[in-house]
Order: sequence, then C-alpha cells, then structure tokens
Amino acid sequence: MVHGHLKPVSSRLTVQTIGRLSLYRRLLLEVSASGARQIYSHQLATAAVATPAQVRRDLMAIGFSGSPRRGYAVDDLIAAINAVLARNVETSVALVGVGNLGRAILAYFANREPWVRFTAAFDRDPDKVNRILHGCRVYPIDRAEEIIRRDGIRAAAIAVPASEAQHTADRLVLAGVRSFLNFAPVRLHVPTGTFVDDVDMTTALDRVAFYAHQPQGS
Amino acid sequence: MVHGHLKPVSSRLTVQTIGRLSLYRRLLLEVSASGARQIYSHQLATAAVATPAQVRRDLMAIGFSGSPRRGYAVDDLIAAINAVLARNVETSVALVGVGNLGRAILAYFANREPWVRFTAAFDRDPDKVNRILHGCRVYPIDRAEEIIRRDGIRAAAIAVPASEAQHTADRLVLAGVRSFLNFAPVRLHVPTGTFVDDVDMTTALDRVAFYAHQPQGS
DNA sequence: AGCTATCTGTGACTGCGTTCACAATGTGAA
DNA sequence: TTCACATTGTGAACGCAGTCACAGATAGCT
Repeated sequence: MVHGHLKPVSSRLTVQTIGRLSLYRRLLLEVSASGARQIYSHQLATAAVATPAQVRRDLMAIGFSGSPRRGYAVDDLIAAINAVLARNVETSVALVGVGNLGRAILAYFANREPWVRFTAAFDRDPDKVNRILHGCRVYPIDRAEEIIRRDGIRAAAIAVPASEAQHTADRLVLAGVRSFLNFAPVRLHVPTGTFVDDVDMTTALDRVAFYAHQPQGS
Repeated sequence: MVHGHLKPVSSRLTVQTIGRLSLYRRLLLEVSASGARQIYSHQLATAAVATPAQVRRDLMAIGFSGSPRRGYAVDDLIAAINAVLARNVETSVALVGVGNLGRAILAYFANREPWVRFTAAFDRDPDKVNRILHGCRVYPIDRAEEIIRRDGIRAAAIAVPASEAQHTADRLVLAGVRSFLNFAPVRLHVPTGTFVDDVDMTTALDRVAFYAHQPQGS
C-alpha cells in the first residue's frame, strides 16, 4: 500500500509503473545473464504475471522503444530502467529501529540492490548502538537528525514499534527525509510531497488468512 | 501487490476492503483499550489516513450499521470485523524458508495476531530442522506435503530465495494451500482460485529510492 | 523485390475503486 | 415535545489503471 500525496512525476510515471519497472529490471537481469539479447513484451509479461499491453505501456512511459518482430533490446532496457529508477546514482537509506525486523532488513538487502545502500541505522537502545551490522553502522537515535542532514539522506525505512512510528516519521521529515519505507502496521501522516510505501505484513497476513477460508471455487 | 484471480467473495468485499478492515481492527483495539465506546467515521478515517466516506463504504460492505449522531459502537464493530476476517476461528499458517527473513517473520508474529498462528515451518537445510522457533516447529521440507495435509493448512508464507519460490509454491498448491504470503521478489504463477499477497520489499525499496530523488514540490 | 507474418505503439474503451453530495435518521438540547 | 443539526447510508459521478484492438512497422522468407 502506498500513500502520501504526490503529483505525477512525469507524464505517465505512476507509482504502479515504478513498481513494475523494478520487477522488470530484476527479471531482465536474469534474462541477460542467461544470454538472451532481445525479449518480447509477451515474454516479459509472462515472467511478470502481467499482460503484454501492460508491459508495452510501462515501457512507453519511460520512452523506451522496441522494434516490431525483434522486441526489446535487453541490456538497453535494463540501462533505461536504471536511468529512470535510480537516476544512475547510489541512493542512501537510513534505517530506524534495529530490532528483529530491522536486522532482518539489513541482512536481506546486504549485497542485493547495488543501487541502494543502508548507510546508517538508528536505535533507542544503548546496547545496540556503535556496532556495525551487515556493513551498516548503528547510531543512537538522538544523532539521527545530525547524520541524516550531514549525509543528505532523503529516504528511510521505519522498523520501530507501531506506537513510535508516527513520532519517528515526524522527526525524520524535519531532518529532510521525503521518502519512507514503513514496516510499522500503522498509516503515517506526512506532509504533501512526502512518499510513503507501507510494507504492512500484519494486513497482508490478515488478508491471506481471510482468503484461506474462502471456498475453493475461483 | 496482490495477484491471482478471484471472484468477489461477497457483494462488495474487495481485496482493498479486506486490507482496510484489518487496519481498522488494529486501530479500534487501541481505541477500545483507551476506553471509548463509540467512534465516528471521520475519526476512524483520520486514524487510518482515509476518508470518512471510505470508512462508511467499508463498514457497509460487511453489513455493519452505526447510528446518526452517535457513530459506531467500537466493540461491536471489532466483533463484526473479527467475524468477517477470521470467521472467528484460528487460522494455521505454514512458513517455508527459515533463513534470516523467515526467522524474523516468526519473531514478528509471535503473540501479535492471536487469530493467526504459524503452526509449522519448513526448510531444506538439515541444520535448521527439528528446532522450535518462537513456538513454531521446523520440519524438513520433504515433510511439507504430509504435514500440510495432516493439519489441513490452507495458508502459507514463502520466504525462500527467489529462484526456489515458484517451485515451492507449486508443491504447496498441490498439498492444498490456497492462499500465499509471498516474500520472494518474484511473481508467482498460481491456479485460478488461489490468492497471492506479495510483500515485495525489493520493489518497495526501489520505489522509495525513486521518490527520494524527486523534486520536493508536492 | 515483394509478400507475409508477427510484433510494437497507442487511441479508445472499459471496469472498478473512490469520492461526492444529499436525503434520511435520530440524538440531545431547550 | 419540539427543534436543530451532526452523522449515517448510498445512488450517482468521477477518475484512472488496465485492456482491447488495430494501424503501422520491419524482419525474414521465397
């Protein structure tokens, strides 16, 4: 779930399209590694569990063209997506909350997405600070504003308890963060122009439990 | 992201509504604990970062009525949502993949959602099996079909590497699982009537990185 | 060189989730 | 008891993401 008000970035680059581009890139990297140099929209669509028209629309949105009867050039497409998604620069992300979940996040993303790096983590617990976890240094939460400003960090993952999430977000916004990956099972109130992507495992689990009880029929 | 084709469960119980009901319930439990007995749609909407009309439509979808000038009865509403979401029974969920992420999931949900329980976990690694993690026993992956069938488990969380996710899902579907919480950064091909809720942290992080670079203006 | 098959690019359309707006309701105050 | 008004319930309108369907393009085959 995504919330937070944003004007469209370009003509037709919606949040959904951005998400699918991320998926396409992952799939294309595998395709490229397997040696294929061209790919059709219907092949990419199958891999992404989408429709060919959807794929073509998404690529149209980033101004990437293929050629009839040959499809899209895989490596060029990867480069085009890289240019759009990450502006070809490494993005620094802060992590707040180094509990079970926070540590799993650091472990999960270590060496996974080269264009994104967790450069600083923060926690309230004095026992957790001043360590280095998966290449990310943990600082006391009180130094968050200072370090985020110093390093020009504009993105942050929130992995604190639900009761502290809003307060944490407020502080980060003031420090200059405009884009949140929110793992807390609450919705954050943020100013216009701030992006929030909720990764709400609680809601997801409730949904899964609900549909587990539905009658088999399609 | 949710995929997998499903006919509407009831008249207007969409996937989105189910998700919001889960959120409402969490908020209402806090409200109830704080002592309030009635709540207005606009109060619930503010807490959920939604609109009053949205809240009223969702409650209409589960046939719950309030009264003008007094709003909705908090405890009755919680009970109504419980009845819809979990059918008032405990749901058993299997976990496949007991790596960093899988263990974090078990820790995260231990004692969090009383109506959902991870009753069995599976892993390929012989070193990980036959332990009990956060109240959940870990079995070798080869016993998955047997145990899922034995316990009538219909929901599963997938926390295996991307390359094994599809294969894992296929086996689980054959064993009777109809509802997936997919943490692997791929889209699963599943038969009609099977539900998949993707918790794709990779895509989410890419989105957050993208919007971190967008100009401040709303 | 011409022809054909098949894929891309895109205007138009569709369906659906959300929001609007207002009639109906009934509560609490005087 | 009456009145006033804040809140609910919901038909209708809206907007947008996704799909359709076809014109345009081009590579390969004969």
